[in-house]
Amino acid sequence: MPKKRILPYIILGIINDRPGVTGREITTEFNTEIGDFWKASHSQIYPELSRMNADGWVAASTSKDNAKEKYYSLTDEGKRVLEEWLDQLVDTLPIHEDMFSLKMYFINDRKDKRVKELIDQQTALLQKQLAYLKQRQQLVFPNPSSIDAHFGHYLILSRGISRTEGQLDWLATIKKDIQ
Amino acid sequence: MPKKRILPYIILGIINDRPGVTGREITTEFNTEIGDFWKASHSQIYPELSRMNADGWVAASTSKDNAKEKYYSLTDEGKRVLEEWLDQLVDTLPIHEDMFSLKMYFINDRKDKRVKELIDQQTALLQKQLAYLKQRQQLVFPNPSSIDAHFGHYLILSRGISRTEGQLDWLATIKKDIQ
DNA sequence: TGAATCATGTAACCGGTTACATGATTTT
DNA sequence: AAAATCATGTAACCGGTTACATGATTCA
Repeated sequence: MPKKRILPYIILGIINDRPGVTGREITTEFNTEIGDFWKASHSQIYPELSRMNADGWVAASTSKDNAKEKYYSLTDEGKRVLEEWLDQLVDTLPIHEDMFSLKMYFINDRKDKRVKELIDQQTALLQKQLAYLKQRQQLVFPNPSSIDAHFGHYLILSRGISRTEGQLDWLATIKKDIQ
Repeated sequence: MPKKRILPYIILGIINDRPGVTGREITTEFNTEIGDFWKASHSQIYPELSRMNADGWVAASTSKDNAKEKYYSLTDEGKRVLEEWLDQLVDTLPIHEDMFSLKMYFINDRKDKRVKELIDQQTALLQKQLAYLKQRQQLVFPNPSSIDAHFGHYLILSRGISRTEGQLDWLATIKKDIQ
């Protein structure tokens, strides 16, 4: 049994939210909104769109304004497949492929100066990340009605903020312990 | 520039901690200790060990007791390479490839019943994970001296517990909001 | 009109997974 | 002696990345 593919479902979800998107716009979505929890490059997306088109999940149209652009929308079948995917419960937790943990794991001595270095660096990275996420929250969800329009997106963004704050708190507490 | 390989450094770290380990023992390490933040299967590890041996990072020896087993230790060069890797600061945060976020992201309606379903399922998974991590903490670090012997491992384990608790807290608060 | 970037596509490569395979050792 | 599992290895496949490539559109 081959490994379960996720990418096509993400693309279905994006097209569902923004009918008429182009492949390029889908690509940029992976560098902004979805980029926090999934990555995909254009060289992966274009062939995937072709495949989904061939499978009848999406329909492509063109315009006279721009010869190269293709505008994608979901077919009924595509909508069905997306809903079917969303209906399936998530039954496993992800692993955290994370360099900080990995390196820290192999440092045995409490007084190794790299313990402090790793903590400081990680703190700086997370502070930057936190500022970015908060700025995004203000930008994308300036008022209650924008929250209601994309509630799930709002949830996972606030979750990201909460998680980042939690990690910063943890780093702050252990920083006291190691001195 | 090809993507940076991590696996060989993890293997170096494992062998450094437990000189004389076999490939099989390294494999099991990925299912227990390191399994929380990195995965590797034996069919990846054995060729990697051969390569590292050919590169002079590790030395293999055999015993009369068991014809097939190979016991690995670090060469001076291997130790140097490991230290060099540990010295390099971590300058990027990982992304969280996570099905919960992904599906939630595409659910726009606050009242969609899948919001609650996803939250409940995620809560159950995290509770199980938390119990497992706490049990591991008790098992691996029963006393202060065991902490001092593997301080980094202790840190990332307690970080995992803190993160899991944080996520459970977050789930509990938003569960109130959606009703 | 030249430069930048928009927009899509292909090809080579690589890390990792699953499946296949084999013999040694230990347990029943 | 048979069964289980220990221990190592190989091969096929696949998802994803980087690099290569090309033409259209927009901007200066």
